[in-house]
Amino acid sequence: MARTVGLAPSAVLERLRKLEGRGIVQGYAALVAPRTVGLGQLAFVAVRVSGTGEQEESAGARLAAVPEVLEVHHVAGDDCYLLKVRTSDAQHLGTLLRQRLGRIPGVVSTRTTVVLETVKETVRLPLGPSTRQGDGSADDPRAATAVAR
Amino acid sequence: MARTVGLAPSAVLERLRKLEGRGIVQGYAALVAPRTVGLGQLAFVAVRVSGTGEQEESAGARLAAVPEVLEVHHVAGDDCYLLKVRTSDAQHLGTLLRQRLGRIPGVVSTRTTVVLETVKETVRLPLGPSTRQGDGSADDPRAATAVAR
DNA sequence: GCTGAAATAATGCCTTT
DNA sequence: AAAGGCATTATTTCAGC
Repeated sequence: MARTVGLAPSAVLERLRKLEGRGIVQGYAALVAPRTVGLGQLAFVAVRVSGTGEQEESAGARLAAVPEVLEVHHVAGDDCYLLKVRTSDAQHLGTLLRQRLGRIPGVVSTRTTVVLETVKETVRLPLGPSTRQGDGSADDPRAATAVAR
Repeated sequence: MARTVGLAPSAVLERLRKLEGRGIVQGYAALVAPRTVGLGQLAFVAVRVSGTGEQEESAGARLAAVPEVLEVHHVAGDDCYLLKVRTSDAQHLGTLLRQRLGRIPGVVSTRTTVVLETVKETVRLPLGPSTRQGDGSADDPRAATAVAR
């Protein structure tokens, strides 16, 4: 990284530690190709939840506790939650929907979108100048300035 | 990692290099909290594409070339592509949909699902024994055995 | 907030088990 | 497939500016 940005290694390390301290860098990960570890089936599942706000939150937490469920997003519109799910195959996906997700209290229905092929999938955020409109609306007031520094 | 798994550092390094060589570990990344860098708006966009298979592929590649588009999945069902998109805010999202995505040849319509709150978002794959059914159906025949070794 | 030197740790390569 | 030894190289710490 130091070579890439043309800075002394110690300076880069100091900046990284500060980014970690501010919660901007949340951690580090090895990126594993899902297919190669027997997780060839990707799907998005829209989950409709009934009941009060408290019951909905409880269902969200239960959905998030399932290992195959990589992402749980509370979305606007008819469906309460949108899930990103990885399984070995379609059969495993079906089992998961019926045996694990369908049995969570409050879950009324699920609508599954099967992924046939992934064209792009990255964790690299668009940090270029072209995408730098808006900003500053983050919850943490330090966040906006931290980018500019 | 060596301390975590209770193995000699040299052994762990050797295994990592082999995993990289087999394409199982594809790379390493620092995980950056999107909100803290002015990317507080997450959305999923279903894109309908017209035309022949060749034209569809071209549209997929153009969608993937947009930095704010983190993921492009070819999905079963009415909509051709499902996108994961990160922008600074709703305004930026609207601009992106009209000015960038809507102008790609072959794109007929877009249906956007706005994320209100993300409950869970991880890159950690479910590798536990409970999720180890199916397997072996990967394209690369080495992939299935690589896990078992 | 960056540099540079010194201490500390990781890596690549080898042999052995 | 993993451990251990060892030379090389990288990372981390720590003044100093």
